[in-house]
Amino acid sequence: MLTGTDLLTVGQMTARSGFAASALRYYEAEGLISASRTTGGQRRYERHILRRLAFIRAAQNIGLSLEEIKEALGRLPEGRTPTPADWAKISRAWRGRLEQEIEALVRLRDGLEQCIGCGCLSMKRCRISNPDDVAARYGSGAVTLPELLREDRRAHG
Amino acid sequence: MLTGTDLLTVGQMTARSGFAASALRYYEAEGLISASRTTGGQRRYERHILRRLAFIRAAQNIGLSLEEIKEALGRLPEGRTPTPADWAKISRAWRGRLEQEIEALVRLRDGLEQCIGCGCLSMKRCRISNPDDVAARYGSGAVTLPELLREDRRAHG
DNA sequence: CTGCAAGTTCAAGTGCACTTCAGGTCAAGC
DNA sequence: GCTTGACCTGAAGTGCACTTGAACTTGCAG
Repeated sequence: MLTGTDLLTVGQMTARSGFAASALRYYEAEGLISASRTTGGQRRYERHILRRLAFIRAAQNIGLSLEEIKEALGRLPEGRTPTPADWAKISRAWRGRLEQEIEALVRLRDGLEQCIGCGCLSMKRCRISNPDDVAARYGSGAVTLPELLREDRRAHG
Repeated sequence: MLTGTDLLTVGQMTARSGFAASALRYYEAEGLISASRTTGGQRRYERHILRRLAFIRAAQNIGLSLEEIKEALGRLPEGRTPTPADWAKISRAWRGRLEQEIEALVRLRDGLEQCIGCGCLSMKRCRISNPDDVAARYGSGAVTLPELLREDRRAHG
């Protein structure tokens, strides 16, 4: 174990962040995090990368894609270590997003009550199965909830 | 257009269900729906398959995987056309599911309020980025919301 | 100085839910 | 009978977010 320095090894990062080493490499390749290298080529992470990873995980839990997360991270100030206020600023937008997601689900639930009552599940009338209502409003074809929760709403494949 | 019979062509099904023909073929291959064939090998669907498709779409909107949907459809009575009551029975379980999803999101939102207040996003303390709280409870590694909403909670790939 | 856990790269694989493509066949209207 | 749009199959491709594997190198403890 590395001790005296403030740079963290991959192993330490996986232990502290819960992300697999392969995920860290992937995020680096995608430009979400960065790392310096030893002379031998091994990665060394600055401590503040942990906060970035916490942000990534939180954003994922809210349903953002890595693309969106990258974009959000890009709005952090360059040159200096982000302050708590910086983090708060870029995550503030999530609130509205979550509200929308919650509302969508509540609508689904209430529609479901109706459908269970009548057993209809009609293509034309049912609020939860109608492609023109919940699904097709957000794209074409089969739109699953996860995509419904994304800003980026293209159809699959 | 086919008219006098009660069997529907693929084209009619895509028009009425909103699913692409390729999706219908896929569902058939996966055993979610069935179709008879003309002597020439073309698919002909019975009208009640539309209801099955409505069910599939509704279940997708709630966040079920095709596997789960297939399992649910398997609980329909064999031999006779399902009644509204049959449909109601198998979709009743969705209510609890939706409630849970809503609750999870509300918890996320309220946690977010706290995090925005303090700007913390700490791996150890933050309620929305802590892997031991929202994410790791449901699996290992990076668990996104979509998976959080699935019953089947294995990690990716 | 050596041993070996921990690190490296790059390519390919995974799972889901489909879509797209190529190359051919069917069926309904004229 | 012919045309033409709808349909067929099987294989391969897509997008995301990673993981896995193979073959190799680093770096710290003893």
